[in-house]
Amino acid sequence: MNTPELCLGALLCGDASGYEIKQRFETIFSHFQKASFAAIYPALTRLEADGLVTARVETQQKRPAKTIYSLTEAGRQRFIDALHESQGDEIFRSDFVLQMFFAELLDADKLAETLERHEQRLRETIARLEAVRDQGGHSPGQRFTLDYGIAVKRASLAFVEQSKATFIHEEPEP
Amino acid sequence: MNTPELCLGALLCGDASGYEIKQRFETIFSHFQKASFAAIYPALTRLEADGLVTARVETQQKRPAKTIYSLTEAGRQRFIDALHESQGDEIFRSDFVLQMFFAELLDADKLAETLERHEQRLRETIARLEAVRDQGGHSPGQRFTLDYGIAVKRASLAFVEQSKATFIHEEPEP
DNA sequence: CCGTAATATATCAGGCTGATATATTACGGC
DNA sequence: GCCGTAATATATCAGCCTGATATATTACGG
Repeated sequence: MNTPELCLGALLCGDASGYEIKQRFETIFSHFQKASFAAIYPALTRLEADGLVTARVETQQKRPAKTIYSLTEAGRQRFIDALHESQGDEIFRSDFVLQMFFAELLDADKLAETLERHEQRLRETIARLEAVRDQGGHSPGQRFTLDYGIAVKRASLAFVEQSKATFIHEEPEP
Repeated sequence: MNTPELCLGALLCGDASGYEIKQRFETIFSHFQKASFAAIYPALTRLEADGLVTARVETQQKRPAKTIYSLTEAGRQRFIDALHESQGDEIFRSDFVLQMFFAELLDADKLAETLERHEQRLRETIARLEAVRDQGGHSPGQRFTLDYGIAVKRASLAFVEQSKATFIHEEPEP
C-alpha cells in the first residue's frame, strides 16, 4: 500500500489533520507501517482533489489552525477495495542481522554491544505493545496485530538470549 | 546501510559482477536485505571511482561479457567501519498486518484467503531457510541469521495457525 | 523453429525518507 | 519574567531507491 491509501486507512479511525495522521502512524500503525510528513501532506492534497476526502479548516484557541480531513463514501470504498486487492506483501530489512552475518568481522566488544542493544530494543517494543494491548478497547483485528507483534518479538528475543553464549566469551578479569 | 555499503559486503563473499551481486541479495541476504539493479550498477561505478573496488572485464565463451568487481583493502576497511558504526536499525512493513488490523472490513472469503496465503508464504520461507541451513558450510554468524529467520517465521506461523479459529467461521454446507 | 528463461547491463519516472524551515504556544527552571 | 525546549501544525527539497522497461545474447524444451 502506498501513502495515499494508508492515509485513507488512518482516516477510517476518525477525522484528522495531517499532523494527527502522522501520530497514528507512530502509535496504532507503528509496528507495521510508516510514513513521513513529506509523503502525507501531498497525499492529502491529492486525495481531496480526487474526492476521496474532504477538508475543513479548524481554528484553535491555543494552537495553530489545522486542516481536518474526513473520508468521503468514495474514499471509504476505495480503501476497502485496496484492502481486498492487497497481496499482503511484507518487507523486512535488518542491519542488525547484517551485523550478525558478518559477526566475525566485529570486535568482541562491538559484537556484545550489538546483541545487548538489540535485546533491549526488543524488550522495549514488547513492553510498549503489551501496554497498548492492556489498555483494551480493541477490535479483534487490532488485537490480532498487537498479539502478533508481541509473539514475533518474543520469539526474536528468546532466540537472541539463547544465542548470546555462542558469540560472547567473557574474558576473565585481569 | 545504503546500497553502496551493502555491495561492499556482498563483495566480501568474493569477487562478482553486478548481476552476481544481485543474486547474492536474492539468496544469502534475501531474508534481511534487498537491492535492485538500478541501485547496484550506479553504486559499483561510484565505488570504483572512490577506489573502494576495482573492475576488470571478463569475456565469456557462452555468455555476455561481464565486469567483475573486487574489493580493495580500502573497500574492505570501509565496510568493516560501516558495520561497526551501524545502529542495527530494522524496518518491518506489512500489508498483511494492515489487512488484519481492518479484518472487520474484509469479506469472510477474503479474510480466510488472506490468512491461508500468509501461512503458506511463511511455510515456504521456513522451508527455504531450512534447506539453506541444512546445506551447511556456514560461519557462526551466517548460521545465526538463518536460525534467527527460522525461529521468527515459525513463531509467526504458530501464531497465525492458532488465531485462525477466531477469524474464520466455517459455514455449514448448504 | 519458437517461446521462455537465464545472463548481463542500463535507465527512467515516480515515490519516499530524512533533513530542514517556519510559526505558534506551552511549560519548566532559574 | 525570561529562556530554552518541546509540542503543534504545515511545507519543501535533495537524494536515494524501487519497479518497470529496454537491449542483446545464449540455452533449453517442445
